[in-house]
Amino acid sequence: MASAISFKEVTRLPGTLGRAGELSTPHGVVSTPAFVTVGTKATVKSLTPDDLNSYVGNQIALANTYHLFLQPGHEVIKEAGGLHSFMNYDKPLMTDSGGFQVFSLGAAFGKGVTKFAKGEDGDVEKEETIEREARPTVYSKEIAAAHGKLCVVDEEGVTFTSHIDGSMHRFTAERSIEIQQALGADIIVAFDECTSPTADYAYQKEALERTHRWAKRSVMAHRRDYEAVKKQGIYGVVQGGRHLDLRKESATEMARLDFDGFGIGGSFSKEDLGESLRVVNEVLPADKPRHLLGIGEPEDIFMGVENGCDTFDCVAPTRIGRTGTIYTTGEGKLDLRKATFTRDLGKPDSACTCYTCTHFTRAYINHLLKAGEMLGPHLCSIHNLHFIVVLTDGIRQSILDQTYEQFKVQFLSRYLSL
RNA sequence: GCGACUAUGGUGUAACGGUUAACACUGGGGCUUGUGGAGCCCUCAAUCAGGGUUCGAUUCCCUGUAGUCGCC
Repeated sequence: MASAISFKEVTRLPGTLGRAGELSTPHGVVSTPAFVTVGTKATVKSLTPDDLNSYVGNQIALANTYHLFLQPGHEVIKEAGGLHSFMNYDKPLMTDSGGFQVFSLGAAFGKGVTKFAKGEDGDVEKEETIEREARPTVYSKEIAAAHGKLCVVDEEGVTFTSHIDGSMHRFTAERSIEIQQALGADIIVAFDECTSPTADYAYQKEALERTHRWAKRSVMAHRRDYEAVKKQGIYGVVQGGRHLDLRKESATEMARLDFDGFGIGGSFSKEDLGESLRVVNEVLPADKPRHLLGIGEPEDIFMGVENGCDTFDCVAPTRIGRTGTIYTTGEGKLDLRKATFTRDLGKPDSACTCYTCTHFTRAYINHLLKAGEMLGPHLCSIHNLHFIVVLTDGIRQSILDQTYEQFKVQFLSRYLSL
C-alpha cells in the first residue's frame, strides 16, 4: 500500500550520514534539513498562520497529543475537520504521541529535570532523589496522591493525572494512535516512554523494551485504519538514553517495524549527542526520514544534520523569545530585557532580515518586554523562528552547493563569537 | 495659625530597648532543548536631620523638616 508520506535523499554530505532531502506529505513537500516549528496546543505561541508564512517561512509544524487531548479534546478537533482546518493551517503538520509528556509533565514535573543530562556529576545526592521519584513504575497511587499528581507506567500504558485540572486519564499505544488519527496531522508518532537521564541502566532497558512493544502496537493500530493510513504517516521513536548499546538496539528494532519514518527521542548529554545520533542513524534506513525530537539550538542542528537527522523541532526559539532572549548572528544569545539595551537604537540582530529586525530597535523591544507588552514576546518569537528556519534552509543549500563546511564554520564562528 | 498622626532600600510593608534591620515587588546577573506568556537561583539597595536618655535606640524623649488628616 502506498504510504501517505515518502522521503527522497537528494544530496549526500560527503563522508557523513548527513543529507539534503525531500519529505512528501499530503499537505506538501518539506525540503530537508528543516526546522519544525512547535505549536503544542494547535498554535505556535503568539503567531498566526499568516505570521508563520509571511515572517517565519517554516515548512511544517508540530502539535501535541497530550495537550490537545486534555484541551479542547480530540473529538472537538475532529468535529472541526481536523487540526489543519481547526487551526487554519494548510502546511504539513505532525503530532507528538504524548509519551514525552508522561515524563516531562508527570514524574519529572516541577523537579527541574530536563531531557539533557548535565555533563559532569553534579549533586549526586540530589540526583538520586530525583531518580527515585522520576521512576514512574515505583510510583504508587499513595505517593502520587501525596505529590498531588499521578503517573504510573504499566505494560499496557500510562495512567496519569491532568496537569490542568488533576483529572485522571489513561494512554495506551492504541489510544494515542486513535487520538492522533482524530487530530489528523500528516505525520503521527508511536507512543513511547521517555526516561529520565538520571534513571539507571536497568530501568532504561526495561523502559526501552516496553517502548518497543508499544511501537509495534502503535504501528499495528494505525495500519488497521485504511482511511487514516492514506492521510497520515507514522514515525517510530528510538530511545535508549545515553547508552549506545541501547540506542543501537532501539534503532534496529524500529527499523524492523513498518514505520514511515523515525523520531529520535530521549535524553542525551551535550557532549556525546553527535555520537549517539550517528550510532542510531547508521542503523535506520536511509530512504526514510529521521526527526530529532525536541532538540534544536543552532549548534545542535549542525550536529544533528551531520549525523543523519532530517528534521528538528525545538521549543527554544519561542520559549526564550517569549522571555526576551533572541538569537543573533554575531553575539550569540542576547537578553533584550537588559538595561544595556534601553537606549540601543540598533537592530535586534544587525545581520537579520526578518520583520522584527527590519522594523524595530533594541530599545523599543526592551521597552515592550519590560512593560509586559505582548508585542515584545511576539516580535522576539518571530525573529527567533525566522533565525532558526533561515539557518536550517542555509544548511540545506550548503549541502546542495557542497559548501557545508564553510557555511558551518562561518556561521558558528560568528554566532559563538569565536 | 493651632492640633493629631506619620516618617525604614526605587515602591509597599515588617522588626518585646538587645546577633548581620526582615519580606514582597522593582533594579542587576544566571538557568531554560517532543512548551513553560511560567518558575527557580544569585545579587544591589534603607532606619528624614540634629540633640538627649541608656551599657545598648529603627524602637523612648526634645527640636527641626516633610507629609496626611482635622479645626478656626
